[in-house]
Amino acid sequence: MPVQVIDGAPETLLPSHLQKVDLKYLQWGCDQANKYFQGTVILSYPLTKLVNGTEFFKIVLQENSCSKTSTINVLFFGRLADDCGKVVHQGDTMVVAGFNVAKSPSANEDDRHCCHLEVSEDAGSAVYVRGNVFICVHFFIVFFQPVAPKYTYTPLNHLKGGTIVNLYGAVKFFKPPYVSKGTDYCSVVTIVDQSNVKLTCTLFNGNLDALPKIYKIGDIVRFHRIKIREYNKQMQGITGIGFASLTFDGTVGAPIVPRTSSKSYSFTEEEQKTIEELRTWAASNLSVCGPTAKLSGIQPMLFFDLTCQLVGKAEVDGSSFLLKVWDGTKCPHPSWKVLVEESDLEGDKVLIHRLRNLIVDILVYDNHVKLAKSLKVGSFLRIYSLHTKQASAENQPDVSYVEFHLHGGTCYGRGIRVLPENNPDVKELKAFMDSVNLTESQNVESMSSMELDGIFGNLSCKSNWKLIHSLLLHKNSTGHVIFNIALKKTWSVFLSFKQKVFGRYKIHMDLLDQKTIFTYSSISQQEVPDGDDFDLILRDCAASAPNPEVHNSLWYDCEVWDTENQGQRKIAVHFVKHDELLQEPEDTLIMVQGGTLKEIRKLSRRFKCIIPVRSTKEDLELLDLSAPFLLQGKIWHYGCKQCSNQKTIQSLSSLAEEEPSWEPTEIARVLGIEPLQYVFVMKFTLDDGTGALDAYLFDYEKFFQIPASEVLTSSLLQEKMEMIMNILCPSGTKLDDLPWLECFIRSYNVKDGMEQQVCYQIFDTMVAEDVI
DNA sequence: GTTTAGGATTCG
Repeated sequence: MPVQVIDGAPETLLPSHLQKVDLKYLQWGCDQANKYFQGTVILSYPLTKLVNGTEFFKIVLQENSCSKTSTINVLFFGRLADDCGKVVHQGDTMVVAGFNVAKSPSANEDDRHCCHLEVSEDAGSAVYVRGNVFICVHFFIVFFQPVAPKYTYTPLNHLKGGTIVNLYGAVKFFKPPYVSKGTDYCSVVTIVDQSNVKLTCTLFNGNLDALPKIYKIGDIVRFHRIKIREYNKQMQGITGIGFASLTFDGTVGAPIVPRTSSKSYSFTEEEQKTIEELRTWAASNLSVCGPTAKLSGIQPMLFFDLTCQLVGKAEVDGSSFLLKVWDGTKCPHPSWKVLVEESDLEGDKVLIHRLRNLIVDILVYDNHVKLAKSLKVGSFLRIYSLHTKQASAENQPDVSYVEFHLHGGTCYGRGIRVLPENNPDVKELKAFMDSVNLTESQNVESMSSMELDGIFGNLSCKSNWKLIHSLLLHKNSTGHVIFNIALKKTWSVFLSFKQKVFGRYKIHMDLLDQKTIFTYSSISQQEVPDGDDFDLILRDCAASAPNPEVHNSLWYDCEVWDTENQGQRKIAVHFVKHDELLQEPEDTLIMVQGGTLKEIRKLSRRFKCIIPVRSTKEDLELLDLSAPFLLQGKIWHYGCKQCSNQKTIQSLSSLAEEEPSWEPTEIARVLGIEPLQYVFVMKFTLDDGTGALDAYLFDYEKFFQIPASEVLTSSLLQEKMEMIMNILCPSGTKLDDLPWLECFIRSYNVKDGMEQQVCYQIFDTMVAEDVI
């Protein structure tokens, strides 16, 4: 860089052939090769770009004389403009050599010299370095700082309104910079000094870096040019023009290194002493131990500051944002997992998976969302006044887990601050994270196995997970364990809980930690009932006649049909209205009583939703949950008998009032039904030539584009399923002729009575369809 | 050249 900031007098550093030029002798057209001009920077304009893209920087230099023409414009172009623009300050002394003199187009307006100086780094000019000074064959420029002005600092008990002062103080309270409702970042800082007087300062700046870099209560700050005024009968500090700050670690004995964004600042030995004195004073007069905690030490229902690393982030909705963080320690309580779309999650998926047992999910709200969005994954954060909240699952009040919230607002300094990598706390954290043995925490893994828990519920208890592939990785660098498929198929379809209920997996973790054995009750899994079962239930209902009392209501109309040659059987169809009007059939939900399976199937082709019902003396009611509570085309929705807390059919009217979209989850919710989800469960025997292994595959929703929810009611899909299974597992073939499958496998322990058994699961595996 | 906020937890 051809620009150098120096300490000494510039004259002593200049080559002897250069002669100083006075402005009155400066003329256009004269050779200036051996001349230099010295002046004080009285004005500098913002660094800008010319139309052609060249960097451009303009300053005004004043000669140290009093004549009227003592100022001159100096124009910098190209790299020099860029370099100078970053370091030149008003008040600097500057020496310019190697300049061109040109006529100043603005001389008439600005009353400055009729010429201006043009300075640029010519292409090809060689730069020689001699000692501290850069000398360029065509020009060189040096600056030196004016003598540091002597600052005086006002003790906090001597403040007067309407003054601008310089202050020192220990931070008693602070709000990390947050996005204000105006144009700037805001940070509120309360400082105190040996006079024991407090001053709360409200600091604004559009540039986050320009606000004091306070990380902890007890940090020491130095404020220059802060405005003092009275507010609510108290003194208040506020940013004004020229405000600048330095921040120091408040720890007694720690190195005195100022944190500042300013490139030039004065700092004397005397000031160093001031900081040491303030540190010592604060150590005994200020309670500096903030409510910090490690994840391993958190208590529910508390506010605390967390120092952590960001590993993932995702937008949840407009007013909340998810941060996935870890601090190397393990939260002792089961903690929540916030569900987001995989595609919405930013961060290294592999790392997130590896750290899954140490990561906690934090939801930040409202004003913190904007800042949270801007955070870079991988950065180190301190989250202030984070709230842990104990919550329990809706249907199991005795089962609790911890939620992490950063509520909206900035009370108690609530907010987020990025810590630099060189921060001592970050260094310590990093060292600790490096020492964490991930395999240890993975051995008691349960997080990602939550779904499996649901499936295997009644047959198993899981005590110890091991990732086989991670053990074999040392031998196989592809990260895949290769097995050959060699067994005849066995596939069936199960129903299991929806993900919401799976969220309870956290309990298992806790129980595992206590080395107790947890066994699911049989409720967590049930085989999909046969269509014939449903038909029987329907026939049973049809035996009793519909109750005419409940035929019409404000929110549905009823039609009753007689049947031919079927005795007394009547079919009652209740059409749910919206806004007191019937909707188009394809948008309509109907409640059917007395229909057979065949009739209901027929109706489900025409109407959007069907709820099979029966009538009591007072009202309609849902059938037993052995039957589907809702039919949508070919999809039959079932509810869990044990977990559902059924509400009256009247609850549906609330949905009918709004513009009803008849979402199954919404219908289930208002009816108090815990919906069940269709899952494929398949068992494969894999053989890699060295041995055979049985492994289970669980697939929600879709297996090769075949939805689990539809396969039982579609013969077409069943045929497709057969075909795929025949390709994957052709029967009666020799091992060598069987297809290869690359997949991830992991083991888990299953306890059946007293017997313990190791089982295997295929997971995270994708088989490309064109292979099939 | 103005505004923001002006310390004082918990809805999600």
